[in-house]
Amino acid sequence: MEGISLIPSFARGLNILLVDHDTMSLLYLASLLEQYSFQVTTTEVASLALSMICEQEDRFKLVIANMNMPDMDGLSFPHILLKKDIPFILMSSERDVNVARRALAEGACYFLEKPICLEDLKHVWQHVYRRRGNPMKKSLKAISNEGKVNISKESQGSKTKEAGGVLHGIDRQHMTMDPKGKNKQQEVEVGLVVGKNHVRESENTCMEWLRASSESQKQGRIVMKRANDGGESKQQEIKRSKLSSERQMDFVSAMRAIEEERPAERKDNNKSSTDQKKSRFLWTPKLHLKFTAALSALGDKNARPKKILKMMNVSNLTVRQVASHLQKYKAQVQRINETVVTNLPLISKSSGPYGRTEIAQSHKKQIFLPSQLGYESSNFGYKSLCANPNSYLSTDTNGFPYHLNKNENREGKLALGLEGSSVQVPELELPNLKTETQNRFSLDSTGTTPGDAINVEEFLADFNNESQQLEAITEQVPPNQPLIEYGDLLKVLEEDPEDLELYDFGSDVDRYCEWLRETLGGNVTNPEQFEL
DNA sequence: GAGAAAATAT
DNA sequence: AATATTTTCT
Repeated sequence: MEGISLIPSFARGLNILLVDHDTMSLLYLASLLEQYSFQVTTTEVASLALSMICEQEDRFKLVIANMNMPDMDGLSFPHILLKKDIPFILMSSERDVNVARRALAEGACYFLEKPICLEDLKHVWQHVYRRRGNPMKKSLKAISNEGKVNISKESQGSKTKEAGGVLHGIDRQHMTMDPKGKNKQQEVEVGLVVGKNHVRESENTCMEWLRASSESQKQGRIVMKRANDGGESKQQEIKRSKLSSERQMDFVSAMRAIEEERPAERKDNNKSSTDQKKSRFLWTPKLHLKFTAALSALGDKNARPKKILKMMNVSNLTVRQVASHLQKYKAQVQRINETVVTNLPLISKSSGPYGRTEIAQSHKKQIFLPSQLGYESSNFGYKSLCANPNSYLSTDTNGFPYHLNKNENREGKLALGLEGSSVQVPELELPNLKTETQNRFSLDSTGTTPGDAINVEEFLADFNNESQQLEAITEQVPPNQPLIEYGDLLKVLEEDPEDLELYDFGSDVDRYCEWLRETLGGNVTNPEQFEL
């Protein structure tokens, strides 16, 4: 499993910004990406990620973020990335096709379903070179020629249930996270939907979602343009008014962004002030986010309960509670560390440019370096954290298996993250991760594996292709299949000169194409031989 | 005030 | 039974 060898030399060391409020997931994914030689910078706070992106214009070539970030406000995240023309991949642990659709609607170039494994990230680098020149651009062009249609007039049939049925969907059973089993099990469609109806449906879903988003987000206006009657050609255009003031986030605003809500003062629905023993305090994801944000802003040295408390500025929260949480947090981090040391697979036996040594060094996460933002640098225990092949156990929440308030219980959320259980550390090797994962969650092996990414390419193609030849032939991407069909890409490059200009490959395009051609022409399976 | 560890609550 | 949170003890 030579990760690096799978990456063409010119794509190595790519700067990727990883954003995920779930610490475990964050660290784990970072470690995976690093195995492919990428330079990974991580942060648990979406707003901070934006700051970094704004302050370091060209640093990040690709952003991979969790869709469910508590502090990811509406569309601003995608907005900025799209504006900066930085490709981004959204991931989520929600096993729902609609989630993937939403990700695409937001402008993501790809969608990854958690848990994610090494294999799933094998091709992410391609997005950097494979920019669709920003799907939006093309639409924009088209729009200027054909006028626009306000989205509000669209999607009436959005409610239409997926009439076409799922052709390639795979039904699986999953346990909801509700320990009480109130929500018992539910069937969830996984995989990609195929068929016209589906596409239409998804389009509407996107539109609907976009519209909803735009409404709640005054700063963005969404316009959808449909290529006339036949009604099948789709194009979508997202227009944005200047993102209100580039969003230079400082800690304060970041904190503010992290929604107010303080369960610290959870309503004691208990009528009288009788003998109700105060309910136990609950560290919600949002609170935890504040916590980690504060932790980051303060340096390691200053990360003391009292200061953290002050920084968090949450009323009714006590120092002891913070201290307790900190204690747990540290323990968690330490556990990860230990695990890593033990299980970190030997990256390589050889000692190439990215031999073991280098990898080891690159394992020092950069974590979001508040210093770059003017804050005091920190990181806490992360500094010494390395890969933890097993931290995938936690997926969506925040590293800790928090309980959810009844009303907060996310319906349909799948308990892939072992809610309510501890982080166990099975002795397994990375290569077996997927298998292990499947076993762990007793998923069948019907084609898709948990980390399988939905092939958004085709999906997107539908929005961008006037010619409907594709007529929605979406299908799942076999795990080992390249994200991009090289043949297809080449075809596009050769046959559609107009599209060509949309591929904003930048200076690397030549090398990329060259590599691509060689790969294709020489039926080469091993990119290794293209190393420089 | 902090951190460890024991005690409790869920 | 396993965790999360609260308390107690240094």
